[in-house]
Amino acid sequence: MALSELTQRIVNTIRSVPFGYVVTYGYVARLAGNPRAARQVSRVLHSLTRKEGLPWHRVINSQGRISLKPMQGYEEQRQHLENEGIAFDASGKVDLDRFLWRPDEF
DNA sequence: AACCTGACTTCGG
DNA sequence: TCCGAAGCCAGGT
Repeated sequence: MALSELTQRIVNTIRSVPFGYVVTYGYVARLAGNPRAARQVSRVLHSLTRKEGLPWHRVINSQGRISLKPMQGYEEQRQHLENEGIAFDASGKVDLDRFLWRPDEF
């Protein structure tokens, strides 16, 4: 079945996040055209990561934290990010002022 | 078509 | 900082 315009744009957006940077669900939604589609972003990650070869680990929540729960991907995602040079503070938070990817257009 | 669901976000208290 | 409630989106049933 055909993906909705929004879903397609979300996929493209996630795919363009460069190595060493992160984006938040809501931010991706905004870049894709609908600021309120954050939940759709998580859905996309859930269902299209493999098929589209998305850098899923670069998407975290608005607080700069990893949304996955321990033993359900948290460790793996954190490892991926640290491998790209992204730092976590003592409370497991990423400094978005420093690592959030900001496209030129925004 | 109605109802449920989720790797979300924002707002209050 | 932590928690609950409400708002939102599209795909699956």
